[in-house]
Amino acid sequence: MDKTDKCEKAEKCCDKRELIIQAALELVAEQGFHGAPMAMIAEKAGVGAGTIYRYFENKDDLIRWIYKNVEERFVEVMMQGYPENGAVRERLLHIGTELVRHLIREPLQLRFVEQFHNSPYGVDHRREKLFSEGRKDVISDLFQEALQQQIFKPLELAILFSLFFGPLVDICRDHILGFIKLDDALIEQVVGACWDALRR
Amino acid sequence: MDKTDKCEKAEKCCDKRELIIQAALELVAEQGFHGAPMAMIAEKAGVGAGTIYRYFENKDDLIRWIYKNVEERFVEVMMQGYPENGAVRERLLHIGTELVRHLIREPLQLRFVEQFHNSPYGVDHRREKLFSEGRKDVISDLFQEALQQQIFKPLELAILFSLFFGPLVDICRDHILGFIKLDDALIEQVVGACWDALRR
Amino acid sequence: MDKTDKCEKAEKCCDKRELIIQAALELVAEQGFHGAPMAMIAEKAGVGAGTIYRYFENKDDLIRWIYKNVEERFVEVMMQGYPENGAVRERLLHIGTELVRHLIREPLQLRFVEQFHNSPYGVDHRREKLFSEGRKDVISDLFQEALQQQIFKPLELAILFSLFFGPLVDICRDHILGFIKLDDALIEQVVGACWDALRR
Amino acid sequence: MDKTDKCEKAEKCCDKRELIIQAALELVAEQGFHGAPMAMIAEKAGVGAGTIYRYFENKDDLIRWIYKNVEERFVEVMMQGYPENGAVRERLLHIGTELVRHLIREPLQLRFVEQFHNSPYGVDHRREKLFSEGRKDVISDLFQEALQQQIFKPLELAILFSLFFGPLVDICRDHILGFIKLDDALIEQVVGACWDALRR
DNA sequence: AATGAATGAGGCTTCATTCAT
DNA sequence: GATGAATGAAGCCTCATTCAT
Repeated sequence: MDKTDKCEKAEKCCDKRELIIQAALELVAEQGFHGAPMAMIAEKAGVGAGTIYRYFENKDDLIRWIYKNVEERFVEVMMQGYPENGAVRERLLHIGTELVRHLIREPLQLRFVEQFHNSPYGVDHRREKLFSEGRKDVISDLFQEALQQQIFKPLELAILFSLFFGPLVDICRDHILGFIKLDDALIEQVVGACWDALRR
Repeated sequence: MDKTDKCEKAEKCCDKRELIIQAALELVAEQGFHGAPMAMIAEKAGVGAGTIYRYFENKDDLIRWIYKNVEERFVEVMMQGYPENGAVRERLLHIGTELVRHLIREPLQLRFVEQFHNSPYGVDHRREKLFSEGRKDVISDLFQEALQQQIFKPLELAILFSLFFGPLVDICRDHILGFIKLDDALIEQVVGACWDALRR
Repeated sequence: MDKTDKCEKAEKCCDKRELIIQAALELVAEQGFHGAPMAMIAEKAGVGAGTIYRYFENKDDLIRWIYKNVEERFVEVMMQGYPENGAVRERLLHIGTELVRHLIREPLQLRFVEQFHNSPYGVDHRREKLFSEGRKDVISDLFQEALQQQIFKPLELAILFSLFFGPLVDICRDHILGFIKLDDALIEQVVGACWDALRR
Repeated sequence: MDKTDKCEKAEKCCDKRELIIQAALELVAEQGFHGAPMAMIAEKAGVGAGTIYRYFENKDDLIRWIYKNVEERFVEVMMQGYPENGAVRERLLHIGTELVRHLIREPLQLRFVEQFHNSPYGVDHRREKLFSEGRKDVISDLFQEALQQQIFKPLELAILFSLFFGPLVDICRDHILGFIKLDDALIEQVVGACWDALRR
């Protein structure tokens, strides 16, 4: 009864879809796109090669779908426990801290996103997209607010984003690769440093 | 007069090699590795497919050679006019400013390096290498010096590097993609912001 | 009834593999390795180029597999109807006669083996291997026995093999090429002559 | 004055030609045709790649020329000291002995000939050619004579050749490959055994 | 005559995708 | 729906041969 309480008719269908996604995510994250042919994804997922095409139109579709989902997950995470009524600083530190925590908790997602950006798939998607949509709603608003209150240096949003998120992503990668070892205290320090870059 | 006094009749010989390098650099930068098959590189360079193999052992060799040279160029540029006797701040701002200027002057080089890092080629080369070797000699020394003088926050070198260089590379990409428009004044402001992230 | 009871619907599956093997065997036998590119093997077999790689890891694998099988067939043939309890002479004549009969019945197999031996593939496999393994079990034992009984000249096994099998292979080639026309009587004579070379 | 006393105007011309031939012979013998591209032959010969084409129309021409020469050398060797007035047996043993001695003295020549036979070049040339022309003149006559005197078994020439020369070539190969160690006494024994195969 | 840089056809292999079962 | 055998275009690389110097 373990399976059925997830969804009535989902047993096979959803299962397979998820298996495929997970297999693709892992392979791309660990080996890059060049190490993730469809046949290998199918094998790792434990499904037939043709089966993937029941769930995704083609490889592009699969990859973009995963990317979109991972991206959305990033936003979700940053919004979890978001102190809507806190000060600008508190809110921004929350976002930065939660992002870093998530990225080092889910290294495959970070690796996947990085693979995606520099690949045929990411040609048009470019970084700014990473922090777009759902996020811009809240996050952009936050940055705008900080600008209006003259808390931030008077720079374009894109630049402020780079100043804040750029180093955070970098240190996550360094952590994943074992060059540094992040803990809560250190994360707080780094996020604080990024804040220093922004503030007037 | 630099090129001509190397060889009178070298036009052909040196040209071919340079043509190949330039073609590969452009294709990889613009289309990624997937969009740069050897045949296309050869065509763009205006040489026969086999000719490339007179100058480079194989595709890996070609790509790594370009990477190495581009990397070296980065270091050269940052060291040009380096104020050896200036204050820590002055020296670091010089490095940041010159790097940004170079990257937006040579957008293909930046794009190439980014393609390289996230690809089978860059697996071992990892980002921190980007700022290694010749650079670590001088740049790491500079950071160490700033740490000892308690000018910088007490963080590991890798983190300090990310705080300083991460956003700079990001804004160059944004500039190249047309999201922002950097000029000397703006560059100075952003480099200054990165400095703020570092200092205690 | 040997083939059909293996698989009803195997026609396709087994067929493809067999078609590839047969095509490769023929091409290599008739044109040498230089005249047997994978594309041509595929075409002759009536399959796609990539299909070969479902059955064999690469060209080496295909070629070696055919070689191994042909070799095994040689041994099988020589052991068919082997008069275990016959005199040394009777047993040796059986082996020689059956080998010759088989080789001229399957000219492609002989030509293939010869192509194999003088090629990158056969570097390590050397001729003496041709008559090794399953054969050495029985055939080497036979030669040893003949030596002990002082029926043969006191020479090393390798030399005795050459004296006996060398001419047999040669005349098969001559037969295949049409220089001579072997029949049962003639085969018997030649095998007898080879016996004369061995005996004391 | 070392060079000039070979031939007046040959210094460069003949030298180069010989160097090319020697290089090709060695490479083919040691690595097979697949290990002897024209560029490598040129390098080993110490000449330019294009130079080969001044002396030989193309690769085929070069290879066939070498083959023909090596073949001629075989005949020469067998005819050296040939006891024209000796008994049939004496003459044949001379031929066999000298052939073996030569082949193990010049292993490259044997290896080359074997490479040649099983290769695009040797498709039409087949073994019987090996012992043709100049040789058939004398050697065939010898075999014919033995037939007429009813010394030999009443078999076709081609078969008699195989019985006699087949094992001899085989043991030379085995010697070169280190499987056996031939000396004068052993050579004599083996040639004697081959004689036994022929005689009535 | 000699060179060797340049060529491009052709070889081996991979992999996204289809389709008969 | 699910499968996985089959496909063939496309990628990387080699090498016999040519031709400007």
